[in-house]
Amino acid sequence: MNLNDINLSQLQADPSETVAPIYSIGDLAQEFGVTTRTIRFYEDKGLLNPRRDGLKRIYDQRDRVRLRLVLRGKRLGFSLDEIAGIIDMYDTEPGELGQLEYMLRRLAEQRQTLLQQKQDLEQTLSELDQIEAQCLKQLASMDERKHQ
Amino acid sequence: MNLNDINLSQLQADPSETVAPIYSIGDLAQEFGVTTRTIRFYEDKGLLNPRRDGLKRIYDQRDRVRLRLVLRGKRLGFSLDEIAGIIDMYDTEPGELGQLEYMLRRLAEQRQTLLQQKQDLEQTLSELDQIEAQCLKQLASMDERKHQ
DNA sequence: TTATAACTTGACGTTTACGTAAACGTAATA
DNA sequence: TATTACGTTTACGTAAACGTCAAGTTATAA
Repeated sequence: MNLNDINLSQLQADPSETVAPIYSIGDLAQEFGVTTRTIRFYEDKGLLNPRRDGLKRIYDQRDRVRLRLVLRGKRLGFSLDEIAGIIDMYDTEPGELGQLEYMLRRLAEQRQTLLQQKQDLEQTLSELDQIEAQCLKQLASMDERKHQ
Repeated sequence: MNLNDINLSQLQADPSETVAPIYSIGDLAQEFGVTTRTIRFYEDKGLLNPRRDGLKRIYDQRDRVRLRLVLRGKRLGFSLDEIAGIIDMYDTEPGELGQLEYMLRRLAEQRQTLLQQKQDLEQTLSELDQIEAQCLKQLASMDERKHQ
């Protein structure tokens, strides 16, 4: 089932080398709770680039990390295009000076977005606290009347 | 232009009462940087409920706050449906006990989502820091070579 | 050998969140 | 009075992010 098992059952030339874990599309889908359609879609969008065994997609550790990044980006509400841009920063080796400066600008922008989100988040959390407090107060007063 | 101005220019019966500020759809659109189309769309979705002067929509302070909440929800990546659910909690007067318990459950769920987001956020921020450090290091080494 | 499970590539369908255009009403201004 | 600005409804268009068949391949289990 798991491609990893197949790999392990094959004879290794050098037993000192640990087998690099690999995954089928179904493995990843199950692990991350998404459909295979979703994973293929991400590939279409250039977010994933698994190698192939014939037609079959083979995912390694790096692909797995990328998928994790994509899903984290989604939880933060970013579009796949934005996520692509962010992931780009993770593994671009910036050679020239222009590239470097460009990346630093983008990093700053991204940070700004995230800090804004953090502020929104904390405000919302504190409002939830207030609402909850109201609810509990209400509950308490109902309880009181019951015991009268 | 601003409906508020019109209101102010009208004679007040009781000058001790401050005029409740009201806004046209254009006012809000400009203030929050969205199109009027967007605001009408939010109304279609039940997120806003301005009163009318004939056909024209009249927004008061409460509508304005709601719009602010909607936009904050969007920045956090929630769908309009989710946002509707959240805003519901803000202004529902929970009468019965069942309602209260239901709300407390929903509050807990919402908090969980937000806390997960917060974790994602902080992880991403710290990774951005690492990437930036790499960039700066790279920049420094380039600078060094220049000065050799 | 047949059936089952897991994979593949299309390709069309669906929902969300608006954009855009048409066609019209109203009110202040030149 | 004509223009301009701002508003209205109705309705079709669209990009994003998949869901959902269909139709075929490959490998293992019965």
